[in-house]
Amino acid sequence: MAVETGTAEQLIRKIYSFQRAMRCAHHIAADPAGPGVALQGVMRLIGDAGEVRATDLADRLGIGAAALSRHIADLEASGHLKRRQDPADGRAFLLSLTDEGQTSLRAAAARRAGLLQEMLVDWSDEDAASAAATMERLAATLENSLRAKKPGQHNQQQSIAGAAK
Amino acid sequence: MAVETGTAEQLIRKIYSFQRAMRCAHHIAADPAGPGVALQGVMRLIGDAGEVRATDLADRLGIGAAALSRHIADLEASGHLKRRQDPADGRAFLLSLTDEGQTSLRAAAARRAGLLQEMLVDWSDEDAASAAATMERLAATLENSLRAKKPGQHNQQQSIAGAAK
DNA sequence: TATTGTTATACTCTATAACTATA
DNA sequence: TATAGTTATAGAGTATAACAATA
Repeated sequence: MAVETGTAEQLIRKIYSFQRAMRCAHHIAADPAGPGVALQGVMRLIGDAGEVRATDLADRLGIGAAALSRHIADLEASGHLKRRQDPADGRAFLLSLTDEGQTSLRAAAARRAGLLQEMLVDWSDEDAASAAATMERLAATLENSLRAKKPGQHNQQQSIAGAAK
Repeated sequence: MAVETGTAEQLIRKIYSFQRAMRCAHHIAADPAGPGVALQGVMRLIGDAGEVRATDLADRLGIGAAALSRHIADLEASGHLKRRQDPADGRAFLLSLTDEGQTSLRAAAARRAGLLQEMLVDWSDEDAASAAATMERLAATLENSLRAKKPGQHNQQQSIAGAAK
């Protein structure tokens, strides 16, 4: 049976509350000297993928190629990222993390996990694992819906018109 | 029993994935003509609180008073928000939504809930309610931790704790 | 002196559009 | 012509700092 309107409304409200809390927590956890959230997000996805093309990366991040190009330039300049020509396509590059980038990424992940661990002092391990599963399922559901709505690559009108009910 | 490091690490990864998916979904759901996310967040909290002071609002939003001041000016100029002198404090204002603001807020909430409902077509109502509870619990845990870490400044916990239902 | 709110300025992140080089 | 990537410019959102008015 489908989700009721009231339940969906409640869920979206709680999501917004959670996101607000996350942003507040970020004030505490963020390292003013290190790379910002956007750059860390880029590094995280490259770390997951191993070696990716910029266009793929931009799609997964949900940002445009132009914005990503600046991030890549920054990360390359700071030594966190390296690129090489795609042997199969002279236009494209393959991106991967340098050793320094991997170290930085792991350190940031461990630091954030430690802070979260402290905050979840009253939680059981099962509760935390269950919350992670919920996040994963929600993310997968959203991604599937977005893919279904946006079949073409840079297809603008249909998806928007279809969504604007 | 505390949460293990690996579980916390997994949770934070899934949270980031979820937030990325939410941002991608926002591209589809956002109304380019209406107020942006920040303004909607301000309106949502005012709608919840009924009548609030700007400082309280900034605390709950996790932004500074300066940023909020601009948002308030925008929302007042667009007729979504009204303010009156706080009878108990000549420096402060009490903020509340206009009828137009309430209408706009409700319309935006209904629209987003409808989109979410469509996306959750394969979910049961119980699953969605459970996800909402998870979000709420996580948000509450983060807020509590932040209050504990930041005891100083103008942090009148009671008002926030009383409003966080 | 401390607090409320405002303005000025700068920074982060992203979008759009115009461009190049390759396919 | 279409795609990969870059650059330039603009916008949203927030922070910091200096300020005015009130407590």
